[in-house]
Amino acid sequence: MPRKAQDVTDAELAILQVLWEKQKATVRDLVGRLYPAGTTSDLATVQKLLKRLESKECVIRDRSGWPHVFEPGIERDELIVRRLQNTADALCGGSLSPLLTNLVKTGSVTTDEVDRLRNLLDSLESTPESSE
Amino acid sequence: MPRKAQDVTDAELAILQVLWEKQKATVRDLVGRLYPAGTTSDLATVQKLLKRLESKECVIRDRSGWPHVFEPGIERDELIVRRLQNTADALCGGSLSPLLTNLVKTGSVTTDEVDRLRNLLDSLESTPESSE
DNA sequence: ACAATCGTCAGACGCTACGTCTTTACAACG
DNA sequence: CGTTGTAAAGACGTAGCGTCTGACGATTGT
Repeated sequence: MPRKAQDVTDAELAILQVLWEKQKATVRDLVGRLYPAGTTSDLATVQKLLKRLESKECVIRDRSGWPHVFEPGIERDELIVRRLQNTADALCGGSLSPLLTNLVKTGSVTTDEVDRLRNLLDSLESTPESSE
Repeated sequence: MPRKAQDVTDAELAILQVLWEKQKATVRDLVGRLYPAGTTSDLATVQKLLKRLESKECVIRDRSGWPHVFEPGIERDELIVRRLQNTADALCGGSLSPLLTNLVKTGSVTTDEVDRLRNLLDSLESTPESSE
């Protein structure tokens, strides 16, 4: 069994982080931000990463203008949830709640956050969500 | 920047799953469970995976007897937390609470679990955990 | 219109991870 | 002893990932 590709790699993620921040960017913007040297090959690297992200539907490429303009095709929250689901699938038989329990048990949640969480739980109860 | 190795790979995880279930196992046990064919090379594959897991301190190898006996060197919960921390580092600047919020927001938590969570939160507040 | 510049695109390269397989040495038991 | 099962070290093939090269097309300035 060959190793499975991870959804978004580190270098790709760096691109996404910038896109999430600026919403729209050209290749030039991205290179300037991520590869200050800005050599020719850096340009190509970013292009390649963008291409891969596009095929993963993680960026949207506007080809109407020139140069092309890129924006995120996935929100940070979406990616978070996707990764959580991955670890849940691998370690909890797909169920997410063990993650929750472990998160809280780590104790790395401030009392402030505990309060906010409690509110979240309350609102969850009052508005009966359709599952999924 | 070369890609970073993931902590525990899929094949390694399969080994760990068995160890978590049985607590102790020999190579023979593991092969019988994971590679029903049980060829010579399957044996070696498991040995290799165990070796890598050992160097990652994810299994403990008892060399005193013969054959060697293996047990998990990490608990499932530990691995869960480690992975959560990884995604938090990658996507939330290391803070875990955004994960929590997103988990709850997915709505994939039953009201039953919401209750249990609430209890967990309560006990957290009453017994001020020393962080760690 | 032409040259120079910059973005686009396709492909190749090098390195590493990972799962597998081969081989050799060694312990246990008859 | 010889046989059987394990230990240990190493080689191999595939694939992912980040990078780089080179050709082509669009754009701008003069």
